[in-house]
Amino acid sequence: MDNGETTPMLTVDDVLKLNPLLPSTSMLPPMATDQLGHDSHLGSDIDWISLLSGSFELGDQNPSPSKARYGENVGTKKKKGGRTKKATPARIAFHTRSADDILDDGYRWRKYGQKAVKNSTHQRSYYRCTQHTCNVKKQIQRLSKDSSIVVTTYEGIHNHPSEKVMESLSPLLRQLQFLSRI
DNA sequence: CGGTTTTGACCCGCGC
DNA sequence: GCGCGGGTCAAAACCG
Repeated sequence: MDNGETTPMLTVDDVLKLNPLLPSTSMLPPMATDQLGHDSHLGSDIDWISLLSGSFELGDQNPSPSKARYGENVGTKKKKGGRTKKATPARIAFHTRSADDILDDGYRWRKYGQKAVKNSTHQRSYYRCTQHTCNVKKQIQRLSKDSSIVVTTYEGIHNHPSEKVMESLSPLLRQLQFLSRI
């Protein structure tokens, strides 16, 4: 919450440029775009996006297999006395206006937790990408004041395309392969 | 029957 | 050192 920090504001286009694996606005759920009457310049349901932190490093997610438990934590974290940067993965927050908590962003998510946060009447849900090779996480919570607003925070970058993207892209890819053979 | 959600317990960092 | 707040685990329930 707060957000009083110096978080640079980005447009959707900026974020997409940074992260080509994110779903483009064109594949946002039509339902969401429909029920969003007002005219955001993109016509999507995204109110704003903010880059919370981040070193965008593709393909460098925590290689931690399944053995990474809490104590050992992710990546490299040993001492804290110094200025260990903690290698914070990229974090992006979306404010969306939707009646549905989960917006279909093309990826499949598995819920792994839910917690009540202080100063909020609603709970926060924690999701993880179902792809084993990809440990992108996201958390979702509604604003306590305006429960029609859903805050979705992505952490990390997918190291694989979503099934939906591939599905819509496969005809194109096939054609590309065919043409390249000529 | 396999994958997902639910839910309480557990763990960890941080402030006091 | 302790307690609180927040993030995660994991087992059982749930669902197609």
